[in-house]
Amino acid sequence: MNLRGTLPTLILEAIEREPNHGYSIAQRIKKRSRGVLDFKEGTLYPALHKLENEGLVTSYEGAEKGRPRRYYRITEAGLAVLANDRAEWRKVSGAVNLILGEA
Amino acid sequence: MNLRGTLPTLILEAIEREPNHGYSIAQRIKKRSRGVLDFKEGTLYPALHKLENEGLVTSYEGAEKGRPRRYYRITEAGLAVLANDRAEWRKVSGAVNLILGEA
DNA sequence: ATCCTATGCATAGGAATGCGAGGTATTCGA
DNA sequence: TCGAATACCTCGCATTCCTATGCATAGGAT
Repeated sequence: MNLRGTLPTLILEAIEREPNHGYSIAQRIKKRSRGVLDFKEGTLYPALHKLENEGLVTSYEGAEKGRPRRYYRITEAGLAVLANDRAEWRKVSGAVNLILGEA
Repeated sequence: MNLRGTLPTLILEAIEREPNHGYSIAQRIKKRSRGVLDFKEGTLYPALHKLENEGLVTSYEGAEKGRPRRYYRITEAGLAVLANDRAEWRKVSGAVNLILGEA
């Protein structure tokens, strides 16, 4: 199960400190959420393309050994959006908690 | 702003103790979330109809003074789904918090 | 050697969710 | 008397996500 709308934020968080490539970003989200969050490839790649299109990330071809990978790096604009998204998440999830009980 | 997917749960919560009608349910969600959550009518009414269709709520015409209102009452099945949804919300929002920082 | 699994990227089709805009009608206070 | 709040409804659109599918490489098991 996934929370709709949180994926872009989770992607930005995954490359906040250093660039990473799609497949690894998905693994990271799954592991860090202890298996709860599990976005599929058909969701992840379009989301990455959209973020790039919006200028929140840039990408480059990782010429590593053999298999080609596309690495994504967060931009200044992306960092700003991430900060904003974090605040937004706290606000909205807090609001749901107000109603569903348990703070 | 709203969290996609949480509306059915919030509706069920709003009629957990006593029946209520659509317009009032929307007001209640907005007030209890301190204005953060604000689902529109074009979202709310179809959601109510869907819940009824699924047997999670039943409805009846409130023959109150003048204006006709449709009241919704939660069913046994609805109560079970609500309990499940609450647990699901805690699990998934907790997972997002694990990643976005702050527990 | 061959095959399965994991890695790695991508697109297409469809379902679900929510919003805005539009429509109808009543009630109540300024 | 007239506008705002109440109260219900539907349609079209955008966004988000999933499933399925396709392609290709690498590494381990048989």
